[in-house]
Amino acid sequence: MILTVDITSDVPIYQQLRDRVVEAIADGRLAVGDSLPATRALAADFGINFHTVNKAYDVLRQQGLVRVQRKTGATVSKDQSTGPPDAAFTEDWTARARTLLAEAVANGMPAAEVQERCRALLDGFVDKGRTS
Amino acid sequence: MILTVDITSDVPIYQQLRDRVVEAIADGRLAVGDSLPATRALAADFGINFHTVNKAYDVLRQQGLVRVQRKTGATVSKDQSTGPPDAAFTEDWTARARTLLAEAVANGMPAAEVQERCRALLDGFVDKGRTS
Amino acid sequence: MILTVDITSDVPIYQQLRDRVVEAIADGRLAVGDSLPATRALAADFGINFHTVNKAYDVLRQQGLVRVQRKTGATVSKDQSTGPPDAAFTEDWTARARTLLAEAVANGMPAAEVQERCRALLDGFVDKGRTS
Amino acid sequence: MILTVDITSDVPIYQQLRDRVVEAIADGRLAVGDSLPATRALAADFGINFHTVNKAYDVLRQQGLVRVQRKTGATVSKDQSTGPPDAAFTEDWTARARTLLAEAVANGMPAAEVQERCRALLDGFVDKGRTS
DNA sequence: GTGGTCTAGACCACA
DNA sequence: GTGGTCTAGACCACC
Repeated sequence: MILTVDITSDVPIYQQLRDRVVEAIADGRLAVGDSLPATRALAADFGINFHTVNKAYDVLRQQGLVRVQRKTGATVSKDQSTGPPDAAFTEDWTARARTLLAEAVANGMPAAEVQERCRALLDGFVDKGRTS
Repeated sequence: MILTVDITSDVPIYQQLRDRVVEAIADGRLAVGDSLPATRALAADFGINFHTVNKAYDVLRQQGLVRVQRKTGATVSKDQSTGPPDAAFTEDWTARARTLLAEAVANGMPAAEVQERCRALLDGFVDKGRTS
Repeated sequence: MILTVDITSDVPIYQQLRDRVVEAIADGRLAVGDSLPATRALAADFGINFHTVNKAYDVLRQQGLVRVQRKTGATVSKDQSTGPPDAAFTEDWTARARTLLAEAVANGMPAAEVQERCRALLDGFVDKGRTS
Repeated sequence: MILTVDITSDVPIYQQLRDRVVEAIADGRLAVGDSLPATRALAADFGINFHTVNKAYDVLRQQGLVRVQRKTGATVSKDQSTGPPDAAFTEDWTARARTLLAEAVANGMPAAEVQERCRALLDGFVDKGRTS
């Protein structure tokens, strides 16, 4: 499990960590039951405060993607095979997707190219870590 | 031009306004040269401060989507027909799209459904405000 | 005398008009005693309010570059051959030049190139409309 | 880092602050990575509102000269050694330089003196903060 | 009548 | 302790 954060980015560090874990789950690098790095170790690697890592893990826990236990640390509790998302998530996600896709179109990216890029990104997810 | 904002949302109000305008540009409700509501008038409609609207318009100006002049107010200065976006935008957008699509997959939405939802959203953009 | 204004610029129109006249004086297209276009005619040409032209001429008058009379309209009252500027002007101008030159240097333009560009611009002024 | 602002000037305070920072970068008093004063602290020093300082820093951020982060505050992100400016900047800068130089010439400053003053100002920039 | 600038003060987010 | 967001209200600049 290799994660990267850009300390100079405008995106909050805890958000970057959360995003990288979500991507790792999506492309199969992290499967259900897998352990995430220990908070203090990960914080030391990046030279950041371990509270920041804690916050990232807590966000993932609130979103139901990881389980945090005192002894085992953080483990992935859900992945794409667990079942379809609930209606609330789908609604919220669709609203954010609408904005993101609109941003591409409004900036002049042809709708066909937008769709193709989405397809390519999704291929990257389903291809990794799977046999089927 | 009808915009909506959710005062109770965690998303900053100025960001919501910016998002709504981007979507309106993408689906053709706002075309190049169209005027946005006056900052103070829009603020009064929503019961928010005019500085908040100001910031939303300023963000859109920085992103090259609207032009702000003292006399004219804010007008749309760019749309999907202006030409392809530059490399920096495309790179940044793709990174954000990767995270958003990963979030859907990680929460159990099948890749095919994700792609279908993207297609449906894009259809909504290209269909509106066109004669064809 | 041909002036141009960019109605879409962030620079106020009256300021643009003032700048164009100053440049015309510097490069010799306008000499002492020459008439500036009538305010209403110029306003009609550009499709702008004649008060805006008036303001531009008034700024030039305050700066001692033109004289405005009811009958003759606006005429150039001073040019580069009238004598050296006073200390107040020189001090103010130098402060503004410091900022402008610093902006180029801070953005990575080599000092030698900045100086060369200044020389080229000055050549453009002293070459036109002179025999010497 | 010493900055000065003139409350009585017609130039907006945030613009003055931005200009002083640009000059400090140009003459080497501020190097890449250096921190700018905290917005609220600087505001208190000058007896102005912190929003005004905020705006100055935001303008510098938009121009790519400083980076603003929650924890670190504002730091210089670019200086004259970063590489040449892009074409858009050069074009815009040259237009403003034309006006400024024309103003000196139109007010009777000999072109040779204008050039000499530019050279002297540029010397001030390249001399400071260097070991050579 | 439009946006621009500045002030004052509150509460929140990030690290 | 840093900046970010939002509110409220004043006065100014441009057209």
